[in-house]
Amino acid sequence: MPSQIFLPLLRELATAYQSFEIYSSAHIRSLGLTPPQFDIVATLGNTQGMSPKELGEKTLITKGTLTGVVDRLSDKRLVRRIASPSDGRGQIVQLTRQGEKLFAHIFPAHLAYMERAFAPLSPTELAEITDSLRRLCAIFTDAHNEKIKTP
Amino acid sequence: MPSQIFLPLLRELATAYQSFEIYSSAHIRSLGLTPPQFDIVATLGNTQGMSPKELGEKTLITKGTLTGVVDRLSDKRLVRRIASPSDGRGQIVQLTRQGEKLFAHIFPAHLAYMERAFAPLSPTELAEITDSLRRLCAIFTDAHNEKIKTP
DNA sequence: CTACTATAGTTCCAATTAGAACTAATCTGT
DNA sequence: ACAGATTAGTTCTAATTGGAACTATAGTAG
Repeated sequence: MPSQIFLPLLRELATAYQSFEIYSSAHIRSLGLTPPQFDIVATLGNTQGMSPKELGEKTLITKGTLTGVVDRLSDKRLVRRIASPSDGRGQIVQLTRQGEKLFAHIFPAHLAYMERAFAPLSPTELAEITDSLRRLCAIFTDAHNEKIKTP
Repeated sequence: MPSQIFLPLLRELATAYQSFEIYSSAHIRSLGLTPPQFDIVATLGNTQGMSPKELGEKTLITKGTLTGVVDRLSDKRLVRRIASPSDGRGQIVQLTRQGEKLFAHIFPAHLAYMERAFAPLSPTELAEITDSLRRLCAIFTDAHNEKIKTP
């Protein structure tokens, strides 16, 4: 394989991700949250709460970062930490009543905002793009796992 | 459009980008640089240097961040700032001899490392994925520009 | 020439980031 | 039961992030 033909793809990946971030976060910040804070509130909505570990897996936030994000949401009285009944090390993070009210307000609003961007895409295109992203993700995780097997 | 069908796409986008970051940055950090620092060195390689503004456009790093990244590369004697001959406000950032030496060593190494991940993709798949990313980027920038026209 | 506007970089701030070291609790094999 | 290995969260540090305010220089309209 000639060595440079994947560089345009990498640039497009970074650009696409950044365009999404710019578009999405402009709205989220106008709602008074940061993007990671919104992710947490959106993930906890309509649930009984979950452990920080599970929250981190769903939102792709690493645990060291998660502590700080939950701290700030807790300062805003949007989430609460309670001890896990089954595991002495664990916690459960859940929305407060105020957090639930915020979720009910901003989650549909943000979906509608995002939907405006996706309007030009046909269902077929949407499926094609999703599939492309899945294949892309796979090659990196595969390569990463190969590396671990034989370091 | 039903309101949720694009959520899987967004999740795949975040996952794909993150998988790339994890795979790529593991190698870059082992070479003694951070990902943004590598971007700057790679962009300056084989050039006469360029303004911070141009550097920021090519690497997608905003100007406030760029000052700090260039500062740290400058502390490491990999990069040098000189005054722009044509514009009293401007500068030119260029690699030092040591920076050029580092570039010659790590840039090909990193390309080869990345190439290993892309090996499973056929040229056709690569083109399809690149095209998908381009379309995705377009819908966000279009939506963003619409918003600016009629706020 | 002069006021107004725009641009290039820096500085500052609060938040996020990954990674590593650390504490406490759990699980495992014997 | 008990030593050793895992796991859950926190803490710490250096770096990055975007955004806003600020300085200095450049361009422009009258």
